[in-house]
Amino acid sequence: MDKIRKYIKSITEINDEDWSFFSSKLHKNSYPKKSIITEIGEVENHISFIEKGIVRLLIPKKEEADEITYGFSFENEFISAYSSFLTQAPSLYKLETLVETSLLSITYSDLQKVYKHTKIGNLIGRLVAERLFIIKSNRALSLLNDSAEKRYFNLFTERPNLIKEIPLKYIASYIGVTPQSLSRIRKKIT
Amino acid sequence: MDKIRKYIKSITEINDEDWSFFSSKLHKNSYPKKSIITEIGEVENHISFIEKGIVRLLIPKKEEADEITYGFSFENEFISAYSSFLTQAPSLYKLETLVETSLLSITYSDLQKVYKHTKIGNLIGRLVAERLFIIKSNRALSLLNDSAEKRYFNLFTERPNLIKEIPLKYIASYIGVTPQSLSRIRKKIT
DNA sequence: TTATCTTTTTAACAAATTTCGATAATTATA
DNA sequence: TATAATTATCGAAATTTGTTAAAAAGATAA
Repeated sequence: MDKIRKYIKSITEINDEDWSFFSSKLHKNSYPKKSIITEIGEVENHISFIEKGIVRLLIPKKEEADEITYGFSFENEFISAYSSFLTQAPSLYKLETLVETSLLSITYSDLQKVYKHTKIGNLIGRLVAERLFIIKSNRALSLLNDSAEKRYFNLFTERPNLIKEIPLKYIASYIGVTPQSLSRIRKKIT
Repeated sequence: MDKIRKYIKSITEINDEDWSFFSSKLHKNSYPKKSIITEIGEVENHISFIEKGIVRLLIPKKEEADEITYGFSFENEFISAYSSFLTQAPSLYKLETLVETSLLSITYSDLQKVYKHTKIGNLIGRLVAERLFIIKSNRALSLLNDSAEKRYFNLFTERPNLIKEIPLKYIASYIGVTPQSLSRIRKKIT
């Protein structure tokens, strides 16, 4: 509970009453690597805080090599099939752990209670939504504006640990190219 | 003022006190077509509701043909260099009207007052941020997942009026291809 | 350690996209 | 209306990227 409390305190002040209401709704879960957290077609019922681990968002194709990695999420971030969570429509993508991962999750209906019954709920909800917006916005911009080479280079500088921990084929599909193509890019850079 | 009131009422109930506080902060501006609303490098100071018109988000390059169209926004939507607005860092892109456009705008500091002094502020702020997230999220997904042809076809079905009103070259850069390439796609479809 | 499986790299070819040049069509303007 | 300016289309060459297949390198488990 420590990390999420820290995270929220870094966003805004929160009184003890609100905090205990919110934190009483959180439940902790641990997943081994390669576990599925949310399936395609399922309506997302949780938003979760990553205490430890890495989660991948993906859309599977016929072959594993054709999968599209929509995004990664790391320690101290909120993760969800968020579009599905917000609209309560079936999710278009899947959430899968890349390494052993532990999450603190709150259900949709419990979160609505937090929004309704705490002073701070909507403020935190707004700030979290705003942060998630910025992430997706930058991603869309990069997909339009940057070359695959640039995108790889940016990952390299922004998240040097990602390159080490995550198999190349997932990074390739995140960047939007085939593993072969990323292999060429790598060769070119070094 | 009518359209924005309707829009907000479609999101949530709002009492008269909150509404008059909020609406007193709005100022109306009209722009001829091809006007710049927000420049690159500028810190975005407004979020605006489009009463009428179309706004294009873009990143200019050396040649006009190389410009990248990051997005379009239409009547009854909120528009802003939102990442810049949220972070109060210089904007990476530019806002420009495509046709004659009228906006209802609120400044950053006035919006913070609304968040602070009204009951409903953070709720509306959250819901707007969530909606904008869904838009950007779908966009990133489409850029990774769909072919240029598919993206054009989706635009065609989702926003048939867009195809008519907006020059092909802007649509091409929105889709992520050259005008020539889009011209070929068009030919193929019809 | 060997044997097996997965991941990454490399190569040759095919397909898709961009670039460039030119022209046609449309729109704006004197 | 005539002229200029912008926008859209087309073909061919050049480039990039995907595809397929196979080899090399790394990881895992018996």
